[in-house]
Amino acid sequence: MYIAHVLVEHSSHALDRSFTYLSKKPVKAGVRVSIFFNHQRIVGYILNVEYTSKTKEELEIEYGFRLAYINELIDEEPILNEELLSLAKSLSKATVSPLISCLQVMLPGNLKPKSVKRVAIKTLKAIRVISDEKAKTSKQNECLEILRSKDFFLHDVPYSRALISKLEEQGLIEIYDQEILRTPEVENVDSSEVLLTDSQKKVVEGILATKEESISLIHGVTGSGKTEVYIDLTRHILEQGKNVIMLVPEISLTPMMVKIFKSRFGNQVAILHSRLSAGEKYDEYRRITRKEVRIVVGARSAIFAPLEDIGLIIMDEEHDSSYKQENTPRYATLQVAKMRARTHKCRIVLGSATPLVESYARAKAGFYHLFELPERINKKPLPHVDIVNMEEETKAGNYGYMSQLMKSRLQETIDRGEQAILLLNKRGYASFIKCTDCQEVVKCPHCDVTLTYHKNEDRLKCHYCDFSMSVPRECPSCHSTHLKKIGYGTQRIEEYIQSHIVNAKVMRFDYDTTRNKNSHTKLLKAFRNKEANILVGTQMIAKGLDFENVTFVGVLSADLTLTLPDYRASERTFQLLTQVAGRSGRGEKSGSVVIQTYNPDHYAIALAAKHDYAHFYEKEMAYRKLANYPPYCHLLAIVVQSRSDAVVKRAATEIKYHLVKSLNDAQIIGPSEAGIFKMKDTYRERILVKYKDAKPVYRILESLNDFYNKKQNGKVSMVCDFHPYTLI
DNA sequence: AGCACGCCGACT
DNA sequence: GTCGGCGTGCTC
Ligand SMILES: [Zn+2]
Ligand SMILES: [Zn+2]
Repeated sequence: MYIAHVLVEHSSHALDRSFTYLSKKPVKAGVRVSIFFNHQRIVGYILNVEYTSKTKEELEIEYGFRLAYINELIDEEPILNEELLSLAKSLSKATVSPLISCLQVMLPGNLKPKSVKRVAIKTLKAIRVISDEKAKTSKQNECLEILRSKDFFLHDVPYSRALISKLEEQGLIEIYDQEILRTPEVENVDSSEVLLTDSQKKVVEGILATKEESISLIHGVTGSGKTEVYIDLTRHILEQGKNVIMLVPEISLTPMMVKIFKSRFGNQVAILHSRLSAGEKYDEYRRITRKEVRIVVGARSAIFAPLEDIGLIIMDEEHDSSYKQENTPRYATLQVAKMRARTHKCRIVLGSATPLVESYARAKAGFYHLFELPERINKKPLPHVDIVNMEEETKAGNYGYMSQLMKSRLQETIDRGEQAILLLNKRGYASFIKCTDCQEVVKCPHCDVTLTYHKNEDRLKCHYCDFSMSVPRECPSCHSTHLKKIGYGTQRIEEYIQSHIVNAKVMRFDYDTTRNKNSHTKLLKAFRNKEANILVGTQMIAKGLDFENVTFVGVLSADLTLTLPDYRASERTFQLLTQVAGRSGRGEKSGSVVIQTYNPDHYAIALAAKHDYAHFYEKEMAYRKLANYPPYCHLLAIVVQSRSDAVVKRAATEIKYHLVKSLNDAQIIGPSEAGIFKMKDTYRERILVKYKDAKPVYRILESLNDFYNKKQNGKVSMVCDFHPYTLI
């Protein structure tokens, strides 16, 4: 008899321990099993196994509870290797999240220990010769010879199905299902080898000269050729017989880097990115476990790729928010990268035009090696940026979306036959329903948010839960029938442009126009083919677009990200403006940028316009020091949740009390209501812990987690978010 | 997480 | 007298 200690699939702290199951046949640790758990058939993961000579009844008396048998084995082999299992355990501790949730994020959909519909593993009938004997007829022997020469799929053997059947009957061949790995199609891009500039060479040599396990930061302006540096580094590491993980931000388009690496390194590359279907992801994952690839390119979760002998981990655009996972387990990718780098004794390279000030500070302090690429490869200057003070614009009587300068620049661009990109910020452009009598907006009954109007479905929807309703006839609070639609999404801007710019052909790039899977690509292709001359979009267009005919970028309002109640507000504004400005003048023609703002003197805006990271860094560091934010401390956000607002307030106060009592040199802020207090019918209070020493923080969290997440039986719960990227 | 069980109010 | 809504406990 075998005793298996099994983790159940539910990601809950109360169930974050193993349950004992029995098996008469030997079972392996590390495989998934189907089990009955509290009247439900669910999936479990075997943590470890022991042999016993005792019977079920004896064990039940010993343990004091009834035991159940494992229902069925799902896998033949462990789904994770030793390194990744121990990584999952460390991650679970570091993020204070259930171990099973860590196993689940690390694996592709098909291999997750979770009961969901699995995508089909694609197979084809293949033929294998299993005997050296001769067949009966000469025709059969002829066929047999051909089959011996190489592997065939049933459908491309140049003989009839009947003849194959005869061979099978004679026991000479066998027909079996062979797993076919789908390889995602990636557009080929020019990746011909380029000679590195002297400064690029210096960076590559410099990084290769650093000692193993060290971290390097490449600060390179847009167009400084970081990509070539990554490629050259990768080449060197491959030559040393080691493998490479290349991480890129998660964006709705296939990132350029994916295309470049795939074109350059071909089938040595596996891609793990959200643009892949579940089937493709699984197949790419299998190619990694089968050691068929040496490079993995992918977004955040690619840091968990089962690659062995890792010699280098690269994080491109290291400042990007997608490197932080915003649900359980809430991990920071760099944190995981460091764990893997330690086991593989490999280097980490971070790259960005606008590094996080924390990263830059660490580099300046000597914790990371700092490499600067201050010049563009083509020696062309960065686009010229003008800032327009919208306050003066309003004083002059212009209340429209666009300043005079914006309009004239846009018109000039179009008159020259070139293209422009206009960036709208997300908030403020959604439409909603408002009562003109009592001024109330229609809100979600489950969340503290305004419902947004979706034109194509003619319904109001909540962005935070799945609530939706048809447009009401009367106001929910005063029953007046005078309801008005406010805002028109990006459509209103489109109309404005049409009426102010001659020959404007506008294309909108937003949630409405890019909802189905390939519509982005189609839309962008159309824009590249000059079917439109103005591309209007939300922040989605700031990332990764590369059109050589775009010579003008307009930012309608730089203030929306700036005024967010978040310690990164300035930094994100600086990053966004730098990034979107980089879309202008990427080809031969030089570009320009206009930024509209009510805060023209704010350092994030003024310095982004001058492409001056160094001074931005100084200003931002001064603010971080004054307000005590990273890198001057570490952050932990604790969100306390409950269905009852009274319970949540009381629990949050209690938790704060415990934190204050046991953390002497940490600063505890709050509790205060989370940005959206009620969400999905649960009320949320937030406590912010600013600490230097992590040890005592983990110690107190362990007991708080024990009490609030395991014993309190669902009334309240708390979620820990270490190193939060945003506090909203 | 999600099912069973039990308690209580509403409705045949 | 019975149906079902929700709060509570528990899962090998
Ligand atoms: Zn809602
Ligand atoms: Zn009203």
